[in-house]
Amino acid sequence: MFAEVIVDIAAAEVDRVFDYGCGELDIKRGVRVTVPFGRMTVEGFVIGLKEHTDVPEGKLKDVISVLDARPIITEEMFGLLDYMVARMHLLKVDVLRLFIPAAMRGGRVRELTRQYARLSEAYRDRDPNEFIKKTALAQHELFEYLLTEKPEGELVSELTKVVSASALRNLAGRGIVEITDAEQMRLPYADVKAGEYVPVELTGEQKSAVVAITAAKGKTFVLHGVTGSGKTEVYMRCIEEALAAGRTAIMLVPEISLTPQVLRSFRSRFGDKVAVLHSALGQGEKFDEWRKCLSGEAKVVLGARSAVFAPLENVGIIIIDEEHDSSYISDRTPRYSTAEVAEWRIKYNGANLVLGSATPSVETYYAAKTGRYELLELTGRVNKRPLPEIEIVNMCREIALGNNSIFSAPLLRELDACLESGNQAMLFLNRRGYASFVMCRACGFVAKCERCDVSLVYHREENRLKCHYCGNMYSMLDVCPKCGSPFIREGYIGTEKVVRLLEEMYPGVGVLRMDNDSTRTKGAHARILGEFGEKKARILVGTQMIAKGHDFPDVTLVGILDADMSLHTADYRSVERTFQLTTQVAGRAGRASLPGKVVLQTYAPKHYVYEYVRTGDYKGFYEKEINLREVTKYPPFATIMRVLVSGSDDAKAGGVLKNIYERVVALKEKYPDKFIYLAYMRAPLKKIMDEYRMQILVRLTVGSDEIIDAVYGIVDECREPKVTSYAEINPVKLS
DNA sequence: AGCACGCCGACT
DNA sequence: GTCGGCGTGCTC
Repeated sequence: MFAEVIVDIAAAEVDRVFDYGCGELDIKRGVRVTVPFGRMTVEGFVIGLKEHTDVPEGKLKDVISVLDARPIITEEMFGLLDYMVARMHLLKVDVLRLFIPAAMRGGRVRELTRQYARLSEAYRDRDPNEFIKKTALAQHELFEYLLTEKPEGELVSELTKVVSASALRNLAGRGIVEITDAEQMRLPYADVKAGEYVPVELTGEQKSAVVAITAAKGKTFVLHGVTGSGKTEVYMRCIEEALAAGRTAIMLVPEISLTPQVLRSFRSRFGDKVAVLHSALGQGEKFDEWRKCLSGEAKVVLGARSAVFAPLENVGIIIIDEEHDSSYISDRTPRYSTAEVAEWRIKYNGANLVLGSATPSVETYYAAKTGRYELLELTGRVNKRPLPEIEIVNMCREIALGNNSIFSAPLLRELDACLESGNQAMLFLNRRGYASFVMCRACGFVAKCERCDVSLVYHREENRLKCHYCGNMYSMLDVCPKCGSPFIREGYIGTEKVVRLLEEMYPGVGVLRMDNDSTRTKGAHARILGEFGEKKARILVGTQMIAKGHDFPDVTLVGILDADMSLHTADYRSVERTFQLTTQVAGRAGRASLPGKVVLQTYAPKHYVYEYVRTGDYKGFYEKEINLREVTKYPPFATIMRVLVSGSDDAKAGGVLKNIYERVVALKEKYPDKFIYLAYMRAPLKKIMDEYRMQILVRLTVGSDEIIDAVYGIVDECREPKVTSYAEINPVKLS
């Protein structure tokens, strides 16, 4: 027998099948093996077995060892592998790595075994006085404890906390107590206890959504409903139905910090059938949760993006909550879209996919409107609470009135009122740090990163300048390095400065900050949210992190300090992103019995997006946006392809770019009707980490798969050493 | 990705 | 004379 092996080395040159002899080893498709490779020994994935090989005798080597007792890649995942390699142009090894916990590679994680103690059968029903001396009180106590309290046995480490360790050693040595090794599963979120499950009555809309989803097979649904419309209840009923039919379920959330609150209700419904999978778990925890899926012990998986690869058999439903969220698209290699993977899996299993959102992405909603997906709407709010009132504040007018601070008069008025009445406020600003840049007033010099083409951000806590791309730190300037002037001006205000300003204005109310900087350490996320929830602070300042699904019943005011930030990014999704982000942030106001108020500050109050945000009119926004996309020929009416070329040698990278470009031009001449747009240019971020970046932008008519494949091929053929290049479809960000 | 082979510049 | 730079090529 010969094994077809993909070696665990992430390089295009070796991302192909290598044949190995099996020797006497029992090798199955889907296990990992170690193999000799060149002069080294590497791990590899067995993706097939065969009776015959074309590899000449002299070259062929044998598998050294088998790493898994049973296959860890299921037949379904092999199908998905082929699909992802073909459709997303990924390396096989990169896809295979997605399928297993990272720590399994290189044997960095293994089963946890613990010692258990229990009374031996032979002694269980006997009088302990027959074999334990009257004076050995600790031994009597231990015997009694195991007999009455722990008839099934107990962990040795737990047991020695309550009884004498030497007594245990004595009884174990005489065979009265048996000590056995047993595997112990590591359980993440052990402190998240199941709440009481109180069944609730579904509304008519919820009921028909559940019925439609449950009755379907291989279908994708868009569940559109505002915050509080009861989407979660629909998800849970659908999962219940899937389980009742003997199938399994995957539920994805956009943000890891949202898992505890969802897990609580999942555990109360589905008990220990739930597994959690996301990148923030410990290596051992992740390994154990993943194995629970593979073994069939877990039936429901809750997790972030990567959980879409959970090795469950017979998946009946996949749910992607907050479907529009950008975290569902992987932004580094291997680049994949979670929804695309989920769609493949539900087609394979004859299952269903639910894409839920209050603000579905324009492309998703279009697919629902045109019949490719099925649209389900939840129009009512379950608790009948009105949406918060949204006030649009014209910041240009504030400046004209002499107020050039970041807080408008209406916002301060509302903030005063909110704090006065004992409630809480959330302020949103999508810019971290203290000041976005520092600039010399005399000559206009702006401090920039040496390795990247971006200005440095001032962080006051560290009194340093930070590059947000490479993380490099620089000391703060006293004088301008160019002209020596001591007059340095600070640029746009960031979260750090907002906190300081608020602390000065409202001493003693408590201001918390939640952004990438303040949540770097493990558990910081939960700590900040916990403190705010306990009202230890009355104001929470944060970046988009605070926008996602955290409910605080006493928040009556939400301030959006600079709504335009996402509006000014130069890509076709900027308006859509602004609508989604501001709507989502606004939804944090007035969750419980208290009415909410939102103050949205903008320098473009006339922009149509804010009127739709104010009235909560998703459909109006969608109609406007979809017309724009159709006229301007952007997705879903076109496919965007971007080829990014980068390298430390500007000229060399430029040469590669030119080569690719010329061949794409030739392709365009051959298929002119497929191309809407083609151009090359430097990337908006010209340099990151000393690597010069340039790109080719292509827009193709829908259904140009063969052109996409051809461009992928061109990129591969134009590879040169020291220059990296890749192509991506409908990129999320174009920086 | 590694690791060796192989052909041109400054040193014990 | 040799040590060592990293360009090129191969791995079943």
